[in-house]
Amino acid sequence: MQKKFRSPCAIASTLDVLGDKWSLVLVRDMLIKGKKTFKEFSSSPEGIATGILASRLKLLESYGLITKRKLPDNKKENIYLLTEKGIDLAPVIMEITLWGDKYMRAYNEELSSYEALKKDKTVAINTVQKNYRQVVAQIIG
Amino acid sequence: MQKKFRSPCAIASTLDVLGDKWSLVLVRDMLIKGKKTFKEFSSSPEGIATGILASRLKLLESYGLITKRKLPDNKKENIYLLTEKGIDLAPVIMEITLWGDKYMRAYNEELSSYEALKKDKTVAINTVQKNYRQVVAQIIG
DNA sequence: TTAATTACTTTCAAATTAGAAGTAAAATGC
DNA sequence: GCATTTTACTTCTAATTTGAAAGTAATTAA
Repeated sequence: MQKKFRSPCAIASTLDVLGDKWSLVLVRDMLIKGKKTFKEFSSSPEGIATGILASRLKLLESYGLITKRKLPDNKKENIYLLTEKGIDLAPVIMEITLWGDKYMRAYNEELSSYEALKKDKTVAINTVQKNYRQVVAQIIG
Repeated sequence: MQKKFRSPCAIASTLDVLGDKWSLVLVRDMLIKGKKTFKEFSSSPEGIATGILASRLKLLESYGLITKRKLPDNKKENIYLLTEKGIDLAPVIMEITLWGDKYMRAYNEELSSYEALKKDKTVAINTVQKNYRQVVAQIIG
């Protein structure tokens, strides 16, 4: 499961793990959209195949970015939650969002906009992280 | 060449273009390491295959992140330079570097560290961008 | 003027992805 | 309490992408 790293570079090593089209979309689903279950991730507009989803969740779990658990009153659903390591990707997600908002609209006219984020980046990042931690606290107590 | 977008999400759309193991490594090579030629990119420690390199350079050029030109005194070498759009990826690169520096060392002990960046993120980003613009100005006048 | 360099392209095997279908356990409906 | 649906997968296969190596054409260096 664990991969080899191409070099001693922090960027390259991070991309060795997260450098694909899906991993950060899943982090976005959790952090921004509050998604928690396989079903919810499956239903994202991007349309991830279930096989890829299962393998990405495993990868993220193996690197400690997410945890997988069941709630006492539901033996069927698995709940996937970001760890602090995962929550700490918020600045990366936000900078990608800002860059995309600024430059990708020329290619994808449908892009939605992110006014709050553009107004105050630091506040927006802190808010998203704080909100997510509250969601986690409510679920695992 | 131009791809389809999976959704109206800025993150997903950005990853539709840059979401792979190589594109941001090339941006790093240019922005941080001042690399400019096919040969220089080829010689990075990550060891990109020449076929992949050629296709990535084409992709980045097609999305206006880089330009390709020849200098008057050298008909052989192509010079690849980041545009403003590409230079604007500095915050993304820096956040990925910070995250990787903090969390990937557990998996890749060889990781080099980034003290200046950790001390003042904003200054580090501005410095890198300013330096790169100077390099560009010196080359294209 | 021969050799080396640069920037590729081509080729092919291996790995990854996408899409569809299948499965087992748990929950829901009647 | 039994059949149906739901959830979270796994499996399968085809298509795409990657990686490694070798080849090529134009330019530059010796």
